[in-house]
Amino acid sequence: MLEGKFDEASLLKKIVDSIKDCVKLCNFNCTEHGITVQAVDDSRVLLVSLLVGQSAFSEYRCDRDITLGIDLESFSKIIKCGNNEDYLTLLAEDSPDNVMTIFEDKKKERVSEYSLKLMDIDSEFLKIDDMDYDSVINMPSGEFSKIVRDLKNLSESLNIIVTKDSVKFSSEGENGTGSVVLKPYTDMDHPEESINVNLENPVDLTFGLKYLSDIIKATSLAGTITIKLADKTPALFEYKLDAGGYLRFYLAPKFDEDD
Amino acid sequence: MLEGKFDEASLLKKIVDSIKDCVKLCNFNCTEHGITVQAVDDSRVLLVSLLVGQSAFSEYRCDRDITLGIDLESFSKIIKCGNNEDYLTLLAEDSPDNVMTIFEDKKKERVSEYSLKLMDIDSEFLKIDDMDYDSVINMPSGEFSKIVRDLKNLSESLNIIVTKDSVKFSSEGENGTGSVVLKPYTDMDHPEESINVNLENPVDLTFGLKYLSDIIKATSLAGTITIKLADKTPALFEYKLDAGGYLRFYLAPKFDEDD
DNA sequence: CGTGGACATC
DNA sequence: GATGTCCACG
Repeated sequence: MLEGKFDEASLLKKIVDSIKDCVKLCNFNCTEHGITVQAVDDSRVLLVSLLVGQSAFSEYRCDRDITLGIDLESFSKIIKCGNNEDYLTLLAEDSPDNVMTIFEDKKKERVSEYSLKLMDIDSEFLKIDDMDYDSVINMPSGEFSKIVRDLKNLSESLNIIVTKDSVKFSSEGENGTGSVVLKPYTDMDHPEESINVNLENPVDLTFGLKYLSDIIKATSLAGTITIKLADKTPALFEYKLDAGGYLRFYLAPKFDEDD
Repeated sequence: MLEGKFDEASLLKKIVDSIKDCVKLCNFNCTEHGITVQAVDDSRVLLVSLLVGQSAFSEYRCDRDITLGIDLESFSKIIKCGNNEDYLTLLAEDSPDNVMTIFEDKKKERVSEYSLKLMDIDSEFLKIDDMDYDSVINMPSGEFSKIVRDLKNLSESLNIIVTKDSVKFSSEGENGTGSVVLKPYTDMDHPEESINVNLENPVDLTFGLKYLSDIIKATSLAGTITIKLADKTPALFEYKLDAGGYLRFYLAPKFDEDD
């Protein structure tokens, strides 16, 4: 039996909204440690990996592993039925046909329950190894979001060049080119505003802006994004959940024609 | 001669917007006590009953009874020509071909006049008797609106069960089910947030969400909705106008096949 | 944070 | 034309 209670429905809402535009169906794998999701986007390019740790719940209990095959669009509609600050509880039996979502108003005695029919969803669970990256960037998630939104107007690709003392995002299109250069910067008063670059080796990589646009939908989940880059390796874009857990996106860079 | 002046054009705008989606044509019956409208929606299922009391006007005069046959879509377009906070005056002769709508800006000396051609509209005026209901619910109109919008995602019918200490709204569809349970609740500081249930007899009734969706368009007219229910009897959904009057909707419950 | 209006989309 | 989403306001 699974019983997971969020102190604020808005957390689950943000999580689901962050991935539902690129993943339609996915399995929620519930274990005693929390809930994980692994899925590829519909074009099978972007890999999404979510962990909602046990600590992100105000109450959590999962006696044995349970898989919930969820249609995220329907689930999203259900989540919108609660208010952001309601308690939200997920309930499922050990071999469930349905998952129950329960909202409780913190003041009034209002309780809403929604049952969602589950689906059988095929999916291999990939073991993703921790690895060493050439460059690791930490920056405000909103700033990364704006860069992606701005440069998307110019072309379909975003080039990221990390050197010892700067990160350059740039895009070249028919109508013009654009670039944003960031220097590492530490804001004592507002640490979340800091830009941190950890450089093992310089990198020069290009990504599809279509996928980056999906990634930045998670911006509201965390004030900071961590971008880990290495040559010819899927990049990792990570949003850490304050309450415990993460939403990670893996995206392979575009390769030059001669590779 | 009719001369009715609203202190705020927005009041008439809200009223017309509240009913124009389900009623295309209707008679405005003007008497010395104010203006009443009675109409059925286009599918002849929902009965709409409006009273704009004399007190809702800042100035009101109606020497003898006048009937204004109005096309609400055209009228709505005219009303949108004023600003919300303008004075709005309705003018009509005793046997009018037209009704005049006059907007006056409160500060500027701007006056706009629009004349709308009237129509001959057949309609029996039903005498609706006050009656005793089994259950009477008072709740925030916005909360009722949200319940209808949320449960409409699931199916076409809304079931309402009122018992001694709770009101349960529920809906069952193919992809899942949903329910909202409210307990009576008194908010001293914000009385409009209170939920009040007056129970003579428990009820268990089902309504078409299509019609309820039309009803909740009146939400902005009043902070509170009163729902009066009785077995095998049209339910009454009432929005009271602060300034005096009401907008009432009568909707018959769905009957079980075996009735 | 919730509400209402405006805009863009289907 | 109607709906859903976004943004600004209270």
